[in-house]
Amino acid sequence: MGNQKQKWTAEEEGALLAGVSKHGPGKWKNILKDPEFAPLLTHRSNIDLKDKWRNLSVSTAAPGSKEKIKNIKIKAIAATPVASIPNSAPPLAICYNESSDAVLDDSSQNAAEGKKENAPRYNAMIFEALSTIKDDNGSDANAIVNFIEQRHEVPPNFKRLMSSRLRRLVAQGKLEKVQNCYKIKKDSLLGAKPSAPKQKDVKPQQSLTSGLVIANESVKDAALNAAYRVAEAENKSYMAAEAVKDLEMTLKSLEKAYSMLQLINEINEKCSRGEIVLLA
DNA sequence: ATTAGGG
DNA sequence: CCCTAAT
Repeated sequence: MGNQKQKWTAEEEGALLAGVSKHGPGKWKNILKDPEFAPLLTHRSNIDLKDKWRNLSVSTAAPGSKEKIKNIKIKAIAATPVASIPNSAPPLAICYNESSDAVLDDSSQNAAEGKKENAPRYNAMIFEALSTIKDDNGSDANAIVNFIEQRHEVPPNFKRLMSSRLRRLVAQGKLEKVQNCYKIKKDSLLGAKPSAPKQKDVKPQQSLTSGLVIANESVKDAALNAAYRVAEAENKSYMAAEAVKDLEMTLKSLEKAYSMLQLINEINEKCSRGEIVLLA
């Protein structure tokens, strides 16, 4: 069974992030010793942590150092009636730049010389906040922002940066959003391989998953949320610079929500006809 | 023994 | 990820 493809899992990444926020960057040995993270990072060396942190730093805080004009087809959104999202199925050609995961970090608000952290700091802060608060229901964005504000120095547009970051983490499956609250995603299904939940198999079976209802709610919520954000984006479209990054995510959300809707409709249809389906 | 940086 | 220099 070949190498475990020493690929970094979400759990490991989360542990690293949390560890860095607790011990500080560069204290790899401490993080590795910390009983909180040790179990998750058993197969990682201090050097591995360092390397991973470096990788995260560049991919999260340096999309294109050369101000590559981000040209998103805003027209696509502006021309798409919000009402068309829930029911009909217009071609909905979503297209955006090749910018994979542009995040737009600050990287220039270090007035305090006490901390020398620089990079994926925000993600780390989020994990720190969530793991410290430990609320079963999770914490809403405001609570998270509050927690971080009283513990770190933050820029004025921090709240906005945070909501963006939170959405992204949710999209990546690193966080889980219940209602308006965020939790650290447990997600330990069969060793947590990201390749597992990729294919949805709709096959006849004797068991009916109650997850269908949940899925339906999630999709509905996602669709409404996306729709809302589109409307919001339209109103704020004149704030191009600020809105661009949100539009990117809105587009992704739309794409996802839309495809999920299609799936749900398909399933719902079959269910209505008496067929029993199982979501794998 | 640990860390930072280049390969 | 591995290797190497520097602390």
